[in-house]
Amino acid sequence: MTTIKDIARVAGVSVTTVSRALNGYSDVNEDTRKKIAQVAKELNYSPNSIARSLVMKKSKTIGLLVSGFTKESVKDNFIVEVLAGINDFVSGSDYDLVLFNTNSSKQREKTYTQLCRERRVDGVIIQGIRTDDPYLHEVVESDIPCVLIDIPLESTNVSHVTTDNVSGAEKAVRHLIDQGHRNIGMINGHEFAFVSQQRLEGYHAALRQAQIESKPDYIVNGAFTEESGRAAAHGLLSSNPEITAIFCSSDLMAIGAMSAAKELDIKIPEDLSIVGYDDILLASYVSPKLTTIRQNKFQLGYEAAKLLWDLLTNQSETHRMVLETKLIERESTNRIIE
Amino acid sequence: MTTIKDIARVAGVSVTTVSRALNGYSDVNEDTRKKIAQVAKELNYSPNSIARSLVMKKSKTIGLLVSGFTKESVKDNFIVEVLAGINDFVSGSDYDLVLFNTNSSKQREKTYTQLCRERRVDGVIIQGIRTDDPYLHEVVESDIPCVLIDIPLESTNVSHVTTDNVSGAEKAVRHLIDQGHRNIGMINGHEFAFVSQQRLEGYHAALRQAQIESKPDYIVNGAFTEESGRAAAHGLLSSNPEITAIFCSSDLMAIGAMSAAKELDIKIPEDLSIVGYDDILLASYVSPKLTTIRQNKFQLGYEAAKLLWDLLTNQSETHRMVLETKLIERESTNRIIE
DNA sequence: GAGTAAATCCGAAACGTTTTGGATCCAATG
DNA sequence: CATTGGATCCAAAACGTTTCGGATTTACTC
Repeated sequence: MTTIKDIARVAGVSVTTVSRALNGYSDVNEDTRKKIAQVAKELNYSPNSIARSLVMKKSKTIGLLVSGFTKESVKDNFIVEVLAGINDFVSGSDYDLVLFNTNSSKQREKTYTQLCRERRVDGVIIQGIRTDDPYLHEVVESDIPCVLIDIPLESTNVSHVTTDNVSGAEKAVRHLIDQGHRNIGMINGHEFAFVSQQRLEGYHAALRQAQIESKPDYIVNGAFTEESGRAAAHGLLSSNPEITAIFCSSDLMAIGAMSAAKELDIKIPEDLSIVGYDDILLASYVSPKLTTIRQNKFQLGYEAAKLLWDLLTNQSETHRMVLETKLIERESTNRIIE
Repeated sequence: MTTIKDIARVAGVSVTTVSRALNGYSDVNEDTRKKIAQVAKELNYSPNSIARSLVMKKSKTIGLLVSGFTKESVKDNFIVEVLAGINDFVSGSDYDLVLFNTNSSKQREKTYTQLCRERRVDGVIIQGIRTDDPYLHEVVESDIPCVLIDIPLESTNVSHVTTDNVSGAEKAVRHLIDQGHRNIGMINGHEFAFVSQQRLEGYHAALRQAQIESKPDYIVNGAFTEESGRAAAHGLLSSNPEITAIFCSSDLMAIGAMSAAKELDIKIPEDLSIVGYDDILLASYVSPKLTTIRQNKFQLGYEAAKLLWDLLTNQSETHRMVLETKLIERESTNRIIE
């Protein structure tokens, strides 16, 4: 591996000059610059970013803390789309991404902060972490610039990006109300997700606006998975047969609810309307096609990376980005049939 | 940020001793080791992996070169599953993953080799690269340990992992033959993928065994995408109405072919049987559910990481791993109706 | 008591960069 | 001629580790 020392020797100049020539400083003669560039090329030189990082105290890397990047979570292409968005922004910068292993039990010995500090990442993007994660606050309270996805915290070096979950849920439920539904159930995610709290709030708000009393029995918690949605819907529909519509906090749970309905011989959308949340790929392939609240997952990732970049370059006017949602009407909802 | 020097000063020993104590060398007294460990804890010390990398000439990182990690490629959760497999193995090691941006036009100024050499990755896993990629051979010929997914090259520091595409395609076509089909079309991927060549070979082999003559007209190339599959099927079915079955080189193309059939008012599986390849998530959600050749994408990634690890630790007895496929019968194929 | 071996420690060099703070030379200026 | 200022270059320190080669002390052997 050739170094700038080698170049200096061959070109007959000092390492300082080589460094400054290669980095485009102005105090080097154009002829020697050319000479140096040529020698560098001849010797097939690649700068050693590690050495550079050491002296500059900047690694030019961004850490990625995605929890649940496992075999099971593949169904839900949420993570991938977010990742694609992050990647898209980062490609345009001079940063690289490093993926941390958060799911392994072995790595759990180290906290996220330790992980980040050891690798000396310049900043970190955190996605899919539960609010009761013991290490979450440690990261936030550290001085590592950090962008959270779907967790609304901010400080001098913490930003976050999320979608407007309250209004999203409201849209979903209002859509059901507009179609004549009055007995509307909700299958929410687990309580350790901010989005769950917010979507529940939206659910209540929509009912309130329509002057429909909300019944605690109509609200069940799932775990964002297909199977948990199935189980929740099963319970909900069995004990409350008057329910004609369900709003689910994720498409995966909605799809689970659809199979529960099938098991109970309840027809969708004739007997039961279902609205999901996310608009994952499957939503438009499942049958009947799922009506849902679309969030732009790619943009979520893109904006997260952008916010981090702002943080890293001190261009952070703002520390928050809230994206809008959109109701996508498909086939799983119907005007109520009297 | 506290360094090993700080610890040395506080603990009243030399940096050498701190280093050796923290790294578990035997020539340090148990008492001083404890003292050092305690001081390190008090000072909230994190080792600087960059400094370590510099002197050890090992970055303990693995580069990931996945092409097409973009917005569009999300449908195809192939990449994610492979990534999950890689991640799964790597979590158990002391390596971290760094994602390279291969899709950006900006980064294209640098070759993969330059990318890898600058970041000083210890090894690299390459996925989804076309065989006509100008930079592929550069990497292979460099001295960077490297594992290729689905490209059968090997050398002292190049391994590869793939599935048995010939036998996979054979299984698919034989299944169709067993169901009485004789006029079997094939929609292949583009020619710059080794898997395409191999699957074509499998197609021919199956026909040969059944003593069916293969017609060049029956073979069309797509581009692995849904839309290209739709277009290819459209052409194939219009000009060869006698075709009763199609084998597609990817599920996405098979799904495209299904919509082409629908457009042409051809019923699946009554009038046309379709077999896909991959068994992506969508395959079992599309209607009718797609019969396909399953390849274990997670394992593909896992084994790739394992092979690279072998390469990096010089434990490489073998440089190749070929996984088996499995025919998954669903609803898109049917015994031919006379 | 001399010699030996084990246990424990340390100084200094090395890894490949960037950057600070000048040094040198030459032409122009007064 | 002395001075100035610009252009061009460089030596050395610094970044935070690891490791080589030895130094010192202690305990043991004969």
